[in-house]
Amino acid sequence: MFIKIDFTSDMPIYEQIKNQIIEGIARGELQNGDSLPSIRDLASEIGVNMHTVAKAYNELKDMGLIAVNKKHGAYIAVSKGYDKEFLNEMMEELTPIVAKAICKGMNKNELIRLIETIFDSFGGREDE
Amino acid sequence: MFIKIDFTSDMPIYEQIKNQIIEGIARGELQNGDSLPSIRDLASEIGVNMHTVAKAYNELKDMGLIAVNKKHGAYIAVSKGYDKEFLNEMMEELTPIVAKAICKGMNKNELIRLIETIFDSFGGREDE
Amino acid sequence: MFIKIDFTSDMPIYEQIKNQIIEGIARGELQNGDSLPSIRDLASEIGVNMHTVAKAYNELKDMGLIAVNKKHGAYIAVSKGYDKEFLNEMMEELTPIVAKAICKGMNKNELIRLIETIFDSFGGREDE
Amino acid sequence: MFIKIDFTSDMPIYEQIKNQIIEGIARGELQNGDSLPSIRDLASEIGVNMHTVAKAYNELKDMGLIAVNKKHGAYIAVSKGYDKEFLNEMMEELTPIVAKAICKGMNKNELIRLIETIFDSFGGREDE
DNA sequence: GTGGTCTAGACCACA
DNA sequence: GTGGTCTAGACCACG
Repeated sequence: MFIKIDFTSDMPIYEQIKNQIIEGIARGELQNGDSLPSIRDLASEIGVNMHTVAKAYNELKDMGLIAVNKKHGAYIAVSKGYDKEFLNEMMEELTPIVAKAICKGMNKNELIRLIETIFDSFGGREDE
Repeated sequence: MFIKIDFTSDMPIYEQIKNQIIEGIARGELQNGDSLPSIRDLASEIGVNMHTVAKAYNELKDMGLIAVNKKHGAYIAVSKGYDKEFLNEMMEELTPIVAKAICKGMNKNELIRLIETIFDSFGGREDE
Repeated sequence: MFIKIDFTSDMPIYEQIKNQIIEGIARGELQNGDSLPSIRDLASEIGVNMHTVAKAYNELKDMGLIAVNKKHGAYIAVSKGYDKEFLNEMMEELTPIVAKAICKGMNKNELIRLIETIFDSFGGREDE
Repeated sequence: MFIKIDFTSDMPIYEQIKNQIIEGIARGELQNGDSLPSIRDLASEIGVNMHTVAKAYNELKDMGLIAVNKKHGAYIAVSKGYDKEFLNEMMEELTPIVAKAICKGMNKNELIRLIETIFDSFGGREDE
């Protein structure tokens, strides 16, 4: 699991870290129980401040994807299953993107095919 | 066309304005040629500063959704058709969201159904 | 000689009028002595305010390309020959454009070929 | 790298800043990785408001000439290579200037020599 | 310390 | 009356 920061990106660094770990989990590279590097190690490895990594880990914990304790450090602990709140959040994030696509003339099938392409790029693991 | 700002939101005000106009276009409420309120009018109506509205209008212009002239102010002028760059941008925005959904155990069909729900909420207009 | 205004352009209308007349002269469509429409007529023809046309005509007069008098209205009266001041003005306008081209990796031949293409699009009349 | 503002010029201040940085890059004085002064430093140095500098930096970012991050501020990051859209933009900017030159009796060789003079004033660096 | 966002004013060019 | 530019402040997120 490598984390690669694009310092020219507009996306905050802590969010790049967060997203790459999320994507690692989605891809199946990071499985429940796998441990993440310590905050200090990861920070020095990618050359950022410790509290930038800490912020990323914190949000991952809040999302229910990792757990942190003093003994084992941070490790993957995915609590699967989504509730209505999660769906609302997804809709809020997706709505402006879908609207933009519609404005630019994308039709439903094109959009779905795009989503499928992205979904399949994660290995298509659907837990069934 | 009402614009409603949530001043407690993390989303910048200018982006809320931008998104609501984009969604208005996607919904078909705003059609080519329809004029938007003047920067100052909209600003005073929703209780924000002129520059905040100006920034939103400017980005909409850059996206090719509105045009601006000094006589008539801003009006809808959608240049449809998306290029590869637009698709890349879409993928970059969608990838972390799809990854999050996968982590939470959402499968491909559920995700597609969610997208379809959002798409259809705009009226499902695919060509015009 | 038709004048066609793009109301969505960022270029001021009076400048569009000015440029199209300049280009008409460069193309040889407008020759010395040819008369231009009256300010009132041109304004109503293209649907703009009279003083917008007046401003365009005024600048053309200042450039030494047209003359205006009460008897004949406005007509083409090109005073050829450029002085050092004109060259300085040209350099000031061209410098940032050339710099931009260099930044984007355009080389000298490509730039010259572009200039030649534009020059030839005016008929390549060189008065010799 | 000095930036010198002419407060009496018709050219907006933010555009003067932008152009001088572009010309610095074209001249090779500003190379990839070189950092620019922070928005506030440059603003106070040349005696203008922060926002004015910010607007210049923003447009340079949009042009793909600089990158910005919160740790190190802005620095040169030129993405070379121009597309058709860039060429169209160049043509739109150059056409009225070439037309003006033709009206004043400048011939093709004179114009090309002028362009070459300007190009060479940047050091004639064509590839690197 | 950096840029990003926002406010409340002002003046100007364009139409 | 419209947007465009500019100023002089302020607060916030990121690092």
